[in-house]
Amino acid sequence: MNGLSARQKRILSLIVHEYIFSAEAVASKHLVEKYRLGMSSATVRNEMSALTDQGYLKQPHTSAGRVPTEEGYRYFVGQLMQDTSLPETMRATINHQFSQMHSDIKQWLQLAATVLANETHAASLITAPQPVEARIKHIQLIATHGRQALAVLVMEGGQIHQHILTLEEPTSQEQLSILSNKFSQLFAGKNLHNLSQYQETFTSLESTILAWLEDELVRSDRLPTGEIYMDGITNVLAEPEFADSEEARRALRLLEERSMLQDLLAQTVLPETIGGVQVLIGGEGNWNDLSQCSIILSRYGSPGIATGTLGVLGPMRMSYGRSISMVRFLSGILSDFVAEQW
Amino acid sequence: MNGLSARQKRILSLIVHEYIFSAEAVASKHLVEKYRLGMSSATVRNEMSALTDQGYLKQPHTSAGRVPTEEGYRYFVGQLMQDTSLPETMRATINHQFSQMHSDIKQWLQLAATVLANETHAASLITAPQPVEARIKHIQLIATHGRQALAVLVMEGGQIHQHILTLEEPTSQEQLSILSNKFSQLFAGKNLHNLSQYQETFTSLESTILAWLEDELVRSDRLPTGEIYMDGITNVLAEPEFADSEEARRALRLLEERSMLQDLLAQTVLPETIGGVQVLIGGEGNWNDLSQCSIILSRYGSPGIATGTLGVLGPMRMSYGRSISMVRFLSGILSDFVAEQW
DNA sequence: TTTAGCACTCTAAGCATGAGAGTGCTAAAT
DNA sequence: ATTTAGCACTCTCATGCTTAGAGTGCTAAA
Repeated sequence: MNGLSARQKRILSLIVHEYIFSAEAVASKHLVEKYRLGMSSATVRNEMSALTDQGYLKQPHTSAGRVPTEEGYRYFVGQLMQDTSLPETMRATINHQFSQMHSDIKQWLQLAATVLANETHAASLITAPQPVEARIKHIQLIATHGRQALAVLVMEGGQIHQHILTLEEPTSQEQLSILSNKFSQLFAGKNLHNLSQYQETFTSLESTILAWLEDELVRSDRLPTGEIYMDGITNVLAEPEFADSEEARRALRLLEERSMLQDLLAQTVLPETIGGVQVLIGGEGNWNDLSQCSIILSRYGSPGIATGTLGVLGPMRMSYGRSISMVRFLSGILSDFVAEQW
Repeated sequence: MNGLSARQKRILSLIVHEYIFSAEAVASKHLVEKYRLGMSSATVRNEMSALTDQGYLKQPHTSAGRVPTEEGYRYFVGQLMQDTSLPETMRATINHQFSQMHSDIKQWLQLAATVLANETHAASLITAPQPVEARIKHIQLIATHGRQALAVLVMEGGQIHQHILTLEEPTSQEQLSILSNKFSQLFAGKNLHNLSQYQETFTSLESTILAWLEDELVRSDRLPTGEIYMDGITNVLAEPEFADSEEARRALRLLEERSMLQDLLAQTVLPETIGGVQVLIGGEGNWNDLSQCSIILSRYGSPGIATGTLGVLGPMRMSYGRSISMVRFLSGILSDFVAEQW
């Protein structure tokens, strides 16, 4: 039952804001006074109670104020937050900084990392743009059992990707072989990023395969193998939720363990649109170490040519509006750079 | 009065070891039992008392064991520590890791950072080798007042270095001008690292200038402008002295603030010998943020061609023997790489 | 010179206490 | 049917007290 009343939305939003601001559980009375809500604290308390029942708020202990849950943050980010764009003066300042730079990708990435970290008060992370070089050499489909088929994708570089597909209906090996040939001829040597442009002319069986193909290609060029630029690690340490350095350690491990980072970037289905920003709140159940953190990610670059990822890592109690616009803005700047210089 | 008796040295050494191992103040009784010293705890207490008077030990509070002071660590590193070399198997393992690598400097540096961090359980830091390109364009000496003269060094790139020299005797501007010309002609276009090879033929006045020149040149190519490779930041967070993340933050700031790092590398007079290892204990009075840390540094590369710096940052309670040999060993590996590949 | 023995000091942990913060609930007010 | 005032209830946090234990420093004997 997701029907939050307008007032509940307002209160949830204020609580998120206030908690992000103060890092302390927010009390009904405090809210009424600070924001001059035209109602009594008891009313607010009732609403808070409802929001707690719905899983958007929680209490650290019985006699404390409320704190947003992960769900609360998600609702806030997804439904309540208005898309704050950066003030023009800030855009100008940042653009100016980049314009005063040599056209050296390393320097741009470093500057971007620094700006991102400073403006979001979080840790920033940028992977250098990776040229997309994966070209398809051959595609082979093998019937295995019932509606299952093994799809093998051989790349020109020799890498192999394979995947079990579940087809809509049982299909014979002959049919699959024909399909294999068709796909191989169609895509051999291609380095495709928007395979879906062919979509319409395909049967649904073909589309299934196509979807997988696309997935693999996107995935393969998402793994960062090159340099990673970071800044603002100490920003994270300054946050009260990381006063215990053990907690901080868990969060920062992401930035040091490449395998973990690869995992994250690989499993995170980033929207293909360059510039699309993705928000991961509280590890999303998959990453225990990140249970206190949020991550905001975006790809940048030119699709099919070279792309990289940039993002920030901060406490869950992070200023989402600002961080998201910042990530989006810098993603744009770096994309422009790649488009021009590549 | 630095005359420590052999027994005092032994005890100091054991205390340092034990404290590094346990991170807890070490008690006289504990020492006697664990190391089967053939004496009573009272005797050890007396010696400890003496060592405390001399400034090598301190007590966190009246009824606690002893902990080494910064002086204590220095004495240990300088006088007591035997130069532990790495076990042959470890050298082999590490060499093997590098040998399996492409001859790509970036990958080597990254690997070196990782190995260094893992083996020392501290944060590692490596600056990419910087080609030494500073060439002298012009040298000008200007008499100012009494025995003072202002020396200005103009580099081909346009950078200017200046310094007030104190000469052994008052010298007229004419003489200085003559000298200026001589030096300018002698060194113009040169990119000198071992100016002292000319030493013998010079007067002492000239030598003074020469010494400064050398200093500037060495200093100028010590500033890291290129990439910096790090690893093991979370190792530092695992140490109990950094359980309070504020303390950790102070330490790690060094790794993020380039200006601070430049400061450190510039002010630290590194021995010219490549491979020489320098140990900074507790910030040495100059860096407050590092008051809980120690740093072990070494330059690597080919003098006059390209050099970089590598080091580890850890708690003062760090395993010096191991860290120093590790730094020295990796310094050697990277130096060999630079010598071969440059 | 070393050591046994003991008094002394300081920390860390446990426990009780009280103030304060904030809620939940009930009954009255709108 | 909401909203609100009022109050009881709960939980935390800070404070102070007490005790056990660790480790030293000192003294006097070996």
